[in-house]
Amino acid sequence: MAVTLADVATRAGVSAATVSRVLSGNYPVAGATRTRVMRAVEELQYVVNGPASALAAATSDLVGVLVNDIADPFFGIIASAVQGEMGTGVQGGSGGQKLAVVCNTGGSTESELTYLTHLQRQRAAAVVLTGSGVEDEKHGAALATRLRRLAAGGTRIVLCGRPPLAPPGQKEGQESQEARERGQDHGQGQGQEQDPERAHGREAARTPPDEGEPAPAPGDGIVTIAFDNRGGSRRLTEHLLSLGHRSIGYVTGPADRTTTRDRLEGHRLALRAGAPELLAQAEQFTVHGGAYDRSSGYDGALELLRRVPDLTAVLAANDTVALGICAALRDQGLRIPEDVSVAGFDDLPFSADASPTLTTVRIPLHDAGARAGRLALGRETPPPGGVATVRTELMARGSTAPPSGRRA
Amino acid sequence: MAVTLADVATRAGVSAATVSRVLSGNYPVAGATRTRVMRAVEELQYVVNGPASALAAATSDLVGVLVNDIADPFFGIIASAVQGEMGTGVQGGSGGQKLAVVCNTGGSTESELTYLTHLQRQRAAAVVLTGSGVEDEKHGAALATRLRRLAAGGTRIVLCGRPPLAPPGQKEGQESQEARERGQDHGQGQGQEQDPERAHGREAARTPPDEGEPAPAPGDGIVTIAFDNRGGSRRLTEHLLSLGHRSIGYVTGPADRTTTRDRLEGHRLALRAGAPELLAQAEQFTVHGGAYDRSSGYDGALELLRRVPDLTAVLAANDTVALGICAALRDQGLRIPEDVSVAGFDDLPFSADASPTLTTVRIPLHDAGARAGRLALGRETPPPGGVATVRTELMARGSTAPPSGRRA
DNA sequence: GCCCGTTCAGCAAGCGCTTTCTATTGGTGG
DNA sequence: CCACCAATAGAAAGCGCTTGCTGAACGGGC
Repeated sequence: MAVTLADVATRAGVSAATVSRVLSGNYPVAGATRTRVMRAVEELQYVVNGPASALAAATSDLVGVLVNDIADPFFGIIASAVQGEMGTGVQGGSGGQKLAVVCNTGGSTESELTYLTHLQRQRAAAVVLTGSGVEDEKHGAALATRLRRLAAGGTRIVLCGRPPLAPPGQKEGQESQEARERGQDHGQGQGQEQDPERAHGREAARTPPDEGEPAPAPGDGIVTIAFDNRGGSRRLTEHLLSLGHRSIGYVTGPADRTTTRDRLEGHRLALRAGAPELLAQAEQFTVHGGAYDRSSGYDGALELLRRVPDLTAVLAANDTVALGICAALRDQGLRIPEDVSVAGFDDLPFSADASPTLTTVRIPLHDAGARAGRLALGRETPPPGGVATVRTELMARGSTAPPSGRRA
Repeated sequence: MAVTLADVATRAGVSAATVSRVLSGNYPVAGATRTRVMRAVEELQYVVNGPASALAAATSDLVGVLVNDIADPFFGIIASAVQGEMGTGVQGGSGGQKLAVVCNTGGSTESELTYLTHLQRQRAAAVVLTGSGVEDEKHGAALATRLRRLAAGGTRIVLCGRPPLAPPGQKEGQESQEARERGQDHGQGQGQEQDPERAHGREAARTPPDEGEPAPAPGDGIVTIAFDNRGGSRRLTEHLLSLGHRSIGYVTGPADRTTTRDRLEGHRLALRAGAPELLAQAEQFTVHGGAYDRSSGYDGALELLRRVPDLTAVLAANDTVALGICAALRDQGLRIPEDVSVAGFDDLPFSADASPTLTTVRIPLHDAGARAGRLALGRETPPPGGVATVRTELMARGSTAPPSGRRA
């Protein structure tokens, strides 16, 4: 039905092997032959059969990108940065091109796992997990196990915007046993001896410098690009404190997310260091938002105002929430920043041109995503220890100012 | 290396064929056997090798979703609706589950084609193209050809939110021939007559009855879910006219996009019908925005104000642009809707809780996406003629009101 | 003039799974 | 009691591509 390699070979008057080699471009082929083959390919509009080639070569050109919310620019920016790295840095041949596919988990641990299964089934070349992870004991373990299995199978794993995986617990139950068994089988039967080259090639690629040791040091080869949420949040709160605020509300993100926790912790750290007297009532000043969305901010601000009428500043889990807060405050007749200061987190594009411009913490999402992409492709050497933390930067803008004292 | 079907078979004491059948569940297998196999699968943590099975079965479980801007909720909503349909309606077996992968074209025709190549290579089960297409003669032809080839190869094609493909020109031949035609087009310039074909195609699509010809009329199996942008836009303008506005600005979307054109056309149609005297200066009241984003609206509004100081209403290409317009107007000290009315398009979630709530035109994006997903899976019978147009609905809200007369 | 190193192309063996066709049952009706 | 059929399971032939190995042709050095 479809055009096959053999068809092209016939047309070009060569063998299928030669066509394959011309297309992958990793084998010497005489110029004339190459030209003839390319012409045949053109004429026949030949397109490689991905599954077949993936099967034969035991590689795939799929790279999965898991995001919590496809409609959130936070993820959109990361995802497109990752995609941007996929087609680059290769010669003419269509080889080397990867297909980045973004999978929308909707923040559900279940579909996260489902997608991983799909990607594993496709033998994806790499998987990039973005955004905050869910802090659930059970899920965390399941996820870690799964990721390590994937990594062991040759899929590169990159975490972007979430903390590194916890080291494998001592429990793991049957899983570990299974794994162990399988490992043994391999060693003896078809394992390393079967295709020492491939295995070796992979190792070499992963650890150019340090090798020699049998044990993969920080090991499993899972790379992490963490965001310094805590530090950024801390600096943000310090900024507010230094402006003179002492009545600072906080609307968090959804519970059980690493990002939510880290940002809140940073906030508390700043309080502890700069205004310990506020710590006692900290919980009173904290509203736990249900999501990283606008309405969460709107409702949170209202709740906060109810609890603390003389509020002079509100911190948000992220920029989107901050915008919701702004809306709520305005609806209550409060001016920003004269009556209440507001600050967000992430520095998404719209924050700079909101009115007033939003004070926030900038995360270099694009850079982080691009780096994640390169790591996923193995085009960049992993950071020492397998973990890199990207710096965050306070962007003090129009939405924060000293408390006017006019209220309260 | 990885666990294979054969491993499972050995462990379960059956043949590989049996395991395969148990997993795909489309063949009678004795209960006891099935149980044994399932247990072995569990114990070995077996995951099917996608490429191998795709190769053998000549099918794939990939469904591609092409979007113009992954960070825009418009696409996010459609994409997640499509994804939502993927895993549904199947029994226990992991069969039937498809993997919806979203590919971000960034609105570039080039990467649209690149992604299609990738998906063709993967032998994707279906491809859903969302959002406005680019109105470029050359690209349009290339795209149509490509899509038809894909469709011919068994990949289901669904267009969601863009007009149906132009019928295959009499050409289709070699590149050279297309090039020739292009040359002619250039020579003549680009008047309205430039794409008579498309216009005709649309007509035909709208009127399924007229057919009868042997030609595979709606044929190629490519299904379209079009949005009634023109009608919605027209109703929106009618709304403004009926409120008494006579000085109505319009900030368009990016040039050469079907959606941009259709919405503007709807607007002009309403003017022609309801206030023909305004048509003469229509171009004066129209600012051509560069993108469907906020800053495009902000800048557009400023420009409009410069040209037409006594503006009483502004229509935006979409909601995001409308928000930018609102920001600009506010920054100019104008109140909405007292001084100027503003309206958007799409009715994205944030529009309902903006302040003031935004008058807009609702497109059932979720429903449309879900339907596209079902069509892609072949779980819903295509509409007659292969084209369905989803209705749009005027949502009159707080951002529009009668002109106050206070200004101008 | 012979031998060997190069270069380039073909052969053929799989990759792991699906699926057709065939074999082995155990039951049934005549 | 035997031929026959339904129900299951297995054997084996690919699916289209990659790649190790073999082979042919050519050139240069001794």
